[in-house]
Amino acid sequence: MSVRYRHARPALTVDCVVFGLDQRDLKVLLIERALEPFAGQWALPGGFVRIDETVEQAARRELQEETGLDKVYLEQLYTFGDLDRDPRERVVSVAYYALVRLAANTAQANTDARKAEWFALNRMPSLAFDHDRIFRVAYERLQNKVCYQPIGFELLPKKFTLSQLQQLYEIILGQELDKRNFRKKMLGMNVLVETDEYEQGVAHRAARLYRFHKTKYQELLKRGFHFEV
Amino acid sequence: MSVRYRHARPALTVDCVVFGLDQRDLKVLLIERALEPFAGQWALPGGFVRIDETVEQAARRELQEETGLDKVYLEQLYTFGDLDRDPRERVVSVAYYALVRLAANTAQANTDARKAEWFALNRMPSLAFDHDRIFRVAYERLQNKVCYQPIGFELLPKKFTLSQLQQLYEIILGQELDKRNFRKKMLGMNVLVETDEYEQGVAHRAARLYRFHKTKYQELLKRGFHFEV
DNA sequence: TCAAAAGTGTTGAGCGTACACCCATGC
DNA sequence: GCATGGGTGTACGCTCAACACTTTTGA
Repeated sequence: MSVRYRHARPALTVDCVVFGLDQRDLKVLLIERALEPFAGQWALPGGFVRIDETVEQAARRELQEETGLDKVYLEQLYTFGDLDRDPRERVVSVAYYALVRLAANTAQANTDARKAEWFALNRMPSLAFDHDRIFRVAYERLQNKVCYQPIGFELLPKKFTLSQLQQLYEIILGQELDKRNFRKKMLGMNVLVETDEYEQGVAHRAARLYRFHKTKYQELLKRGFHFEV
Repeated sequence: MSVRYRHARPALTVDCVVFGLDQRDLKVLLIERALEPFAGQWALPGGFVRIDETVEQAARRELQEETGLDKVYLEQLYTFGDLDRDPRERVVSVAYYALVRLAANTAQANTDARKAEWFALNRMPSLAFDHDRIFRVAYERLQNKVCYQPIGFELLPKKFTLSQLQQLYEIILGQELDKRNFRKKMLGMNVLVETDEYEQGVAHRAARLYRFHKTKYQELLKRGFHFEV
């Protein structure tokens, strides 16, 4: 199968772990494989890196093609380079993880011919190739990173309540947080701005909506500030 | 130049940023390139990933071949996948960084035909390809990681004084630390064990030597402990 | 009027920080 | 005996964690 060019070359692919937040579940987007190997099994979206695109472009293109997702938060995770990852031939894969606003994107997830579906983390099937391992590394990274970088906002609507934000952290970290301390800390960092709007259609007092103030955050960064939950 | 296999494939290489600590300088190991492109310029050690070795094995093999270094601390850094990294053809490179005990390894660094040399960080030449960028990412990672993982010990002899350890942090982080607070914190984490030995041949009171207790650290980890400087 | 979540302050404990002097040794 | 770094303790301020009740709204 493999090709010679002085030495034979490993193939290079990308794989994406796409996280979305759905009410009270953190979910991952999986693709059902049509072809062997692992036909009929679920796998991470991904594919070969072409010679005329950067690795990140490849990840974005595959996401677009396989899931319809576009303009998502995307970050390189790790490169998986073991020998037996793919039974067909030697394949090295650069893994990325993506964070998407689920509500805004759900509709598009099935546009492609291939079947794409969101799975809550505790209801995931076992995955093809070494994708279980890739997923675990991604989830671990998300749990760590969300604590010291303001990436959680990528999973929420642009305007959100403090309770939504708190639930996000509770879901990702898998532990409850104290409401007053959480608000104090978040508001104290001065990276949220309150809007004049309130949530709609709830059967109780409506909560104020906030936005994440990205430019303010970037300014603070330069002055040595660092985000922390 | 490039090969076809349905689509042409990017070539895959590894590059290593090797750090060593020399008295009061943090240094990096560079290779002088013999061939075009960038002949005569300095570059990070590295080379092509073969089809019958993992990516990490490739990094270790290249280190061994080009610098004589063996059994070093090695960790994957990031994968660089831009289009124009190499003027010859499309090359994607998985970068690693390594930490070595300089005193123990210096002698071997020149065994290979190629010229290898240690450079203090503030006396580094500009590097071939995008290696300047790779180096910067590696140094940033080292500065961050040394604060929350006990990897600094990889740069010191097995037995070291607390002052050596403190100097290591001061050099890597580029800031002075308070001696009493540093000792209190280090000893308080219970990952160092004191030996019965003292440093030799100094023209003042000899300092006690300590060792890093790896298994103790790993036990503490399981109980939710986390290292921090 | 009831249910459900929003919103709000204080206190105590532990931790990090700042800081200065005596000790041991080799020359 | 002097120069050099080794080694040690305390006090203060700040941050973090624990904790409960009133308010608003819709049904």
